[in-house]
Amino acid sequence: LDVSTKLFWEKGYEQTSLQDILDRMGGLTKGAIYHHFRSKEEILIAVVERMSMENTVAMAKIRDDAGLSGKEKLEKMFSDSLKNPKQKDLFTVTPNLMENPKLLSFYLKMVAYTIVPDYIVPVIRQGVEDGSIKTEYPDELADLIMLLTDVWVNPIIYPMTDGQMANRIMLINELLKPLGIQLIDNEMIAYMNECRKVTDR
Amino acid sequence: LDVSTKLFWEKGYEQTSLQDILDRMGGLTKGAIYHHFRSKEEILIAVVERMSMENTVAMAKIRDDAGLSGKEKLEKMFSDSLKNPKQKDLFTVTPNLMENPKLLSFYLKMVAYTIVPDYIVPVIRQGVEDGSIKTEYPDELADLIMLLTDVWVNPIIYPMTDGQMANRIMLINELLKPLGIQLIDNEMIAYMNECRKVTDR
DNA sequence: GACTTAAATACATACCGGCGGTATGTAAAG
DNA sequence: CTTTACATACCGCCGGTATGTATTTAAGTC
Repeated sequence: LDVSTKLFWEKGYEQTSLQDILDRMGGLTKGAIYHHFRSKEEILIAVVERMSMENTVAMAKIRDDAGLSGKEKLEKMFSDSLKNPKQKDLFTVTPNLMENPKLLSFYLKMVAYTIVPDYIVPVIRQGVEDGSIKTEYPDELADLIMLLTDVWVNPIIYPMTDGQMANRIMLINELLKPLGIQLIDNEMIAYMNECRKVTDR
Repeated sequence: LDVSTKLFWEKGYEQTSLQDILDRMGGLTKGAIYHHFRSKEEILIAVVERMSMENTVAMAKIRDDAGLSGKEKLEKMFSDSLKNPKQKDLFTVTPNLMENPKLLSFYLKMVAYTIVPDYIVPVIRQGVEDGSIKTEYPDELADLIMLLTDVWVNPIIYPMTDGQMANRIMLINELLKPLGIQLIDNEMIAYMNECRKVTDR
């Protein structure tokens, strides 16, 4: 799984053959792979599952925190994900999901069909109940926020400079303000403005 | 291209072999294909290019209309795309882009790197200049609106009921209202509410 | 506890059809 | 005479399968 993870990110899923994986595993053969996995795709599933574990555990902890309002949970989820950029290793290689279609659609599906319903929807619903979030469309809002924060503002999916990213985040922040949500605090805003000055545009 | 378009949408790009295409072309052989295209991917490029032509021509016409404000152009672009759902044939087959990763990423790239800069950014910038749209982040707003209207509210990408789609559109409408943009008019709102009543959720 | 044995585990080997792609030939059109 | 529009034949590799074989584990017997 270590080897496959690296190769799938470096070369892309389609461009990685079983032989490529085997070559980095010191003498094993295809029989070994097919003993543990029923197909190449099943390797991908295992890889993605393992990668997302860390993240989902952290989100579950926030979701189940009894001391926070819905709004606060949402804000914490976002700022946490901003502060520790996913995986360390993954950023060192060239991770452009746009050129890795299979991984991209996998990620999008995970966001839409697992993360949103399991972690975001409950939080938004709580926010509507406790009055910290104002919307008529809680489920759709959950989906939209996830699309914006985990996809649109994701340099792995949309390559962009820090300045562009800061702009996007500021825009999201503005759009969500009328709903009572402020994804980034003032300290973060100051940092964002720094980013916009330093880089282009 | 007709045959390839159909197959790529029906079975997916990866699942369509050159032989599949040949089989529906009455006796031609692989030599014929490789005389006209240098690779399978080049067929896909031609297919997508041909498909998007109709759309881009219509958007260009709106963009270059001298009699409309930026806001009006944007609204017209969206309502037009809502009224004629892309292609007629494409909806009859099973078009789920999530299960068609290569086509999906192609589409996303086209939206982000062609449609947004060529058609949406100019319109938004005009809107900011003529005062019909209010934002500090015109380029990012262009990108975001396209993501929402062409990706998030797109049953080909995210399968959903009419009711869910109506909810999403209403939410977008609400979020954009503070910026001076009202993507759907009152007549459309009434129709949307009908949709939400008829279907689930 | 020591010994035997059966079953499950963890691979290796050999093989397959089909795939995208290439090199080359050839008839017809310009 | 050259270009176009194909057909034919062939290639290496890929994901996947069927089968064989050591090694480990579990159970049973004394």
